[in-house]
Amino acid sequence: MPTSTWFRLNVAQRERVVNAAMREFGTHGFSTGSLSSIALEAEIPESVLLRYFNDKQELFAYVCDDVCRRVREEMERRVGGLDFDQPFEDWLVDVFCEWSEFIADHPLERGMTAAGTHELDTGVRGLVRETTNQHYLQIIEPMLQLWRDAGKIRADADSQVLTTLALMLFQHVALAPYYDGIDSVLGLYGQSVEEQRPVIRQLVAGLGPLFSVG
Amino acid sequence: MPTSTWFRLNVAQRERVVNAAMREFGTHGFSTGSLSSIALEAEIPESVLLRYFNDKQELFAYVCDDVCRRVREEMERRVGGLDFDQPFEDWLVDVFCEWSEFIADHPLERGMTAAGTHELDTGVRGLVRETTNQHYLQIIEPMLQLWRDAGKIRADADSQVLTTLALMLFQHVALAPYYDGIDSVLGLYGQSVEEQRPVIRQLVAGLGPLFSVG
Amino acid sequence: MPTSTWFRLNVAQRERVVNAAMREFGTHGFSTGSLSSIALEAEIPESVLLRYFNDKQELFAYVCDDVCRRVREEMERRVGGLDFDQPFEDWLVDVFCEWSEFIADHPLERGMTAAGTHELDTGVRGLVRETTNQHYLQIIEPMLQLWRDAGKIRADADSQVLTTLALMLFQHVALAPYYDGIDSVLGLYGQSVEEQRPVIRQLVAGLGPLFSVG
Amino acid sequence: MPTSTWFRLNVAQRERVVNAAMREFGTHGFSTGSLSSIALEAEIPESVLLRYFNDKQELFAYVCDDVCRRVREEMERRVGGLDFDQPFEDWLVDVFCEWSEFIADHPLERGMTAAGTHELDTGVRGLVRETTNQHYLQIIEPMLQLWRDAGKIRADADSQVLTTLALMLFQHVALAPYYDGIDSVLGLYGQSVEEQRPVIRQLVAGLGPLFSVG
DNA sequence: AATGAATGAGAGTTCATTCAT
DNA sequence: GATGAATGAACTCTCATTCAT
Repeated sequence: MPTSTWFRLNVAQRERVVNAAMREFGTHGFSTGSLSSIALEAEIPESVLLRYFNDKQELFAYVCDDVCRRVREEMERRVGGLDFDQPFEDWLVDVFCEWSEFIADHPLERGMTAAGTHELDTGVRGLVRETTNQHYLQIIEPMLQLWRDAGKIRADADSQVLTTLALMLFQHVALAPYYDGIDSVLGLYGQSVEEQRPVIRQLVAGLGPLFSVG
Repeated sequence: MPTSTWFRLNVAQRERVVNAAMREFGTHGFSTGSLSSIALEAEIPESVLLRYFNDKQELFAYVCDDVCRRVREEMERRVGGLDFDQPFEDWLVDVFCEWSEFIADHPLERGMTAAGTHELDTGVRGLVRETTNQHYLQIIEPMLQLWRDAGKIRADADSQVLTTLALMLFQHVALAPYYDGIDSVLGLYGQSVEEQRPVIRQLVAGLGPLFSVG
Repeated sequence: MPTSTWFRLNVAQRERVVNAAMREFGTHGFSTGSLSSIALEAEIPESVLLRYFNDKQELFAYVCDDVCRRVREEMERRVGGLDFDQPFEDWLVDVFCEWSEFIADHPLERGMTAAGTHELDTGVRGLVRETTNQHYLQIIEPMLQLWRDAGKIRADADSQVLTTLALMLFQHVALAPYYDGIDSVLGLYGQSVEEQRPVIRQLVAGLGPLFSVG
Repeated sequence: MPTSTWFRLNVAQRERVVNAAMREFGTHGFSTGSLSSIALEAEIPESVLLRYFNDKQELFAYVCDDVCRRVREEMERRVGGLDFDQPFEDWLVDVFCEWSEFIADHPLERGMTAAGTHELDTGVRGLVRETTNQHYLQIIEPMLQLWRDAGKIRADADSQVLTTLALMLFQHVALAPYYDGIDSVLGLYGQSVEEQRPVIRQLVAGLGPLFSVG
C-alpha cells in the first residue's frame, strides 16, 4: 500500500506520478523500468517518489491496480451503453470494437496491460495478473450469463471455454495492433481502429458456431 | 549472428552455453537475465561468451531460434506419429496432449517460450516472436489444410480464425500450468500432465462446433 | 541538551521515546541506528523526535546519560543491601553477581552499555564514555576505600590498578555472555545468570592475591 | 574470500587498497566506513574494488585477518627477542612496552584493532573477534606456560584468569592512549610511548601478587 | 508546538561491454 | 583466439535534517 503521504497528495501531482509510471512501466516493464526515469518525468526527486511508495514493487502494483480499475469502469460504461436488442453476434462485435477503440485512445493503459501480462518475475506477476484477470472476468462472465439466460447463446456451449477464449481475445485485440510478432495470421499489427473493425468482425463470425443458436 | 568462433566450437561447449543461457533467460527473461550468470554456469569467462556473440541480444536471439527449431522438429516428429484415422477432434486432443507432455519434459524450452512471448522491448521481441510464430504456423497450417481436404473439417470454417485460435491455445497450454495468474478459469496452474488431459479434452470439445462436420 | 519541549513532555511519552531509542541504539549502535526506526517504535513522527532533540547525537548522549544514571542508582541500591560483614572476597563475588543479574534482567540497558563502549566515532564516544566511567567509578572507588580502611584489603595494593581492573571486569561480565567473540577463555558467551556464578567466583578467586591480607 | 583477481594483483596495488581500507575502517568502523572513500583513496573506481572483493563484509574480513596476521608475526618476533633470563615481572613489562611501541608506530593496525573490537553487528563481529582473539591467545598462552614450567610463576595461579586479564590489558594498552574515555584512572589517554612506560610498570607491579613466587 | 512533506547526498551493488595481453 | 582486468553508468533504497503550515 502507498504511504499516507500519497493519499493526501493533490490530484494533479498524483496524476503526474501515475502517468509517468504508466509510461515507464508500460514501455519497459517492471524490472527494466527505472524509478529515476519515472521521477524525472514526474518532475520530483527520486527520494520523494519513494516517500509516496515504499518501494518499486509497491508503485508498480498500485499503478497496475489503478489502471485495471479505470479500464474496468470505462468498459462497463461503454458496454452498458450498447444495444441489447441486436443479435448476440453483432453485440459481440460492438464490444470488441469499443475495446479496440478504448485501447487505441489510451496508450498508457495499453502499455500497462502489456506490462502486467508480460511480467516474468513470479513475485511481481502474482501481484498483478490475477487481479487483472478478475477485473476482466467480472465484466465478461455476467454478460455471457445474461445472453445465455435470454436464450441467445446455444444451451450446450461450454461457458468456461467461452470465457477463456474471450479473455484471450481481449488481450489479443488489445496488443496485437501495437506489438509486432503477436498476430502473424490476421495481420492486426499496425492497423488503425477502423482497419481493425473488419478483422474483429471476421473473428467473431469465425467463432459464430460456438454460440449461435440453431 | 554469432561470430565465426562460435561455429568452430566443439559441440559440448556449445551445448553448455546454450543450456546455461536457456536457464537464465528462461527464468529471468531477456533484460533481467545476466550474462555473468550465464557465463558462470557455462563455466567460461564472461569475455569469452562475448567473443561467441557480439552482444546480449545476439545471444538471446540465437538461443530463441535454436529452441524454436528444436521444438519444431520434435513436435513435427510427434505429430507425425499420431493416428490419422481417428476423428479430427480426437486427433486434436492428441496433438495438444503431446505438446503438454513435451513442455512438461523440457523446462528449459518452456522457459524460453515464456521469455520470448513475454519480452516487452520492441527491438528484442521483434527478433524473436515473428520467428517463433512462423515455426508454429508451419506445423499448424499444413495440418489443418490436410484435414480440411479430407473433408473432416466443416467447409465453411474460417481457416485464419482457426489458426489464430490454435496459436493462442498452444501458448496457453504451454504456460498456464507453470505460471500462475494466466488461467483463472480452467485452473490449469499447477496441474500435472495427467491432470491437464481432461482440461484439454474440455477445451477441444468446447471448440467442437467450430470444425465438426454436420 | 534536549530542547525545552522535551522537558515539558509527559512522563509516558518520554519513556516511550527513551525505550525506543535504547532498543535501536542498543541493537545497532549510534551510527547505524536510525532515527526513523526510533520514531516509528515510539509512535511519533520523526520531525517531532527532532523537536525534542536537536540532532541524533543529542538524543544518543541523552539516552546514554539516562541509562547510566539509572544503572548507577540501581546498583548503588543493590550493593548497599549486601552483607558487609562477610570476607571481602565473598562480598566481591556478590557484587559481580548482582551486576550479572541486573544486566541479564535489563537487555535495553545492556545494549546501551555495549553501544556506548563500542562507539568508534570520537565525537560521539567523547560524549559518552567519560560520563559512563565516572558513574561506575563513583560506585567502585568509595567502596574500595571503605574496605581498605577496614583493613580487609592488603595495605600495599595499588588502588588505581584495582580500580582499573574492576572497570574492565564489570564491562567484561556485562557483555561477554551476550556478545560472542569477547570471552574466548572462560566461555561466558551464552551462559545463564546461574552458569555465570561459578565463573565469577573463579575470576575473583584468581584475583585473590591482589587484595587478600596476609 | 577475495576474488582470484585480487590475488593476482601486483603487490603495490594490493597494498594501496589494504591501506586505504585500514584507514577508513579503522577510523569509522565497518558499518560507517564507506567503500567509496576507500576506493577514492586507493585511486581505483569503486566498481573495481568490488571486483577484488565480492562485498563490503568480505573486504572487511580480509583486512582484519591480514592485520591480525601481521600483528601477530611482528609481536612474535619482538617477544622472541626479549631477554628470558630476567625476572618474569620485568619481562612482562618489556612485552607490554614492545606492544605499546608497536601500536604507536602502526596507527592503521591500531585502528583496525579498534574497529574489530568495537563492531556491534553480530554477523560482522563474528567474522572478526574470535579470529583476533585466537591470534592473541596463541602468543600469550604458550608464553605463560613457559614461565610457569620454569617455576617463575606461582604454582597456584589460575591460568585462565591470567590469560583473560592479559587479553584485556593488551587491548587496554593498545587503545586507551588514543581513544579518550577509555582509561579514566591511570590517565593513559594522549600519552606518548615514553609516558606510557611508567604506567605499564605500575600496572604490572600492581598485578605482581598474582604471579610472583613466594 | 506539532507535524507532514520535501530533499540532496550517499550508500552498496550489478551490469554489459571494452581493452590489453 | 582466449581471457583477465577494468570501468562508467545505472540501479534501488536509506538517511538526517529542513521547511512550511
